[in-house]
Amino acid sequence: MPELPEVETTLRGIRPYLEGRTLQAIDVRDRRLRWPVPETIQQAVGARITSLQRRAKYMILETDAGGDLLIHLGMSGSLRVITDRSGPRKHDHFDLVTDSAIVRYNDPRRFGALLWVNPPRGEHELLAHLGPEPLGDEFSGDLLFDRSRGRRVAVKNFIMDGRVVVGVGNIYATEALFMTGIHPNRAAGRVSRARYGALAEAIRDVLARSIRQGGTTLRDYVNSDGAPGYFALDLLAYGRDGKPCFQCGAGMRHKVIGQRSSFYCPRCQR
DNA sequence: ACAGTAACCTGTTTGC
DNA sequence: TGCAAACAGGTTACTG
Repeated sequence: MPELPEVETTLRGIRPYLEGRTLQAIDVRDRRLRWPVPETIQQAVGARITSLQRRAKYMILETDAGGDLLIHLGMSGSLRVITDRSGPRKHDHFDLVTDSAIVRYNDPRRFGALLWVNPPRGEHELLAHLGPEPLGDEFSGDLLFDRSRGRRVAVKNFIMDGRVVVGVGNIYATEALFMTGIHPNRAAGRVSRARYGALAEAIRDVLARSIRQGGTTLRDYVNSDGAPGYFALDLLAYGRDGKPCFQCGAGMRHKVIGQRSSFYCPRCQR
């Protein structure tokens, strides 16, 4: 479900309720997530959460207890701030409890994660091999160009590879390729430097705009207030199979590339 | 190193 | 209407 804008929106929503606060409890109702939730997370209880960060689609809750909590939302995870003492519902797998609120994790498909990470964080196996942040300074069209030489993988899969650049999921990869007129199935090594420059800009642009709209809700994504994101209204390509291209009017196509649904204009995207 | 595929899981939508 | 298949925003692990 959540790509970078949805994770960022969630992080911003929970930050006021967690940053600077002491964790009173972590109540785990079901440890069967992507990896079993380890007992070591209890080291965070009684600790102060000093700051909340995001790396790729991981949320990092830094504590003063010599480690950090790592949360990933997987495909169907969401975090909501509970202030009214309402009881847990189906798929509410764990709560982070402070004196002011409960941050409650819901995840029907259980592809998400809650882990305890000891510093140095950069050496943790999950974070060690991640590419640059798309909204950061290291990311550029030149980087994409350089890393793609000789690669035959579809350019869409290439930009979704977290070792190349993080945070670009199926929706935003689809959108950025449409925005730049690049066919999603084109070999990554056969895209010019100039077009990678435009693609990098499109990736930044679409992610930044989506964050401003609170992310994209296709079916069940909600932010920490339980509200949907509104970027779905701005989608130019994703889910528009058979509908006219906004650019040229031709019928948009659907094709599965690398096991993921892709949408593109057969005339505009080459 | 690279490319392609299967797997993890549940809920909803689609097609016969 | 009912039932089974297909599909869904992510990531890792395995194969050749």
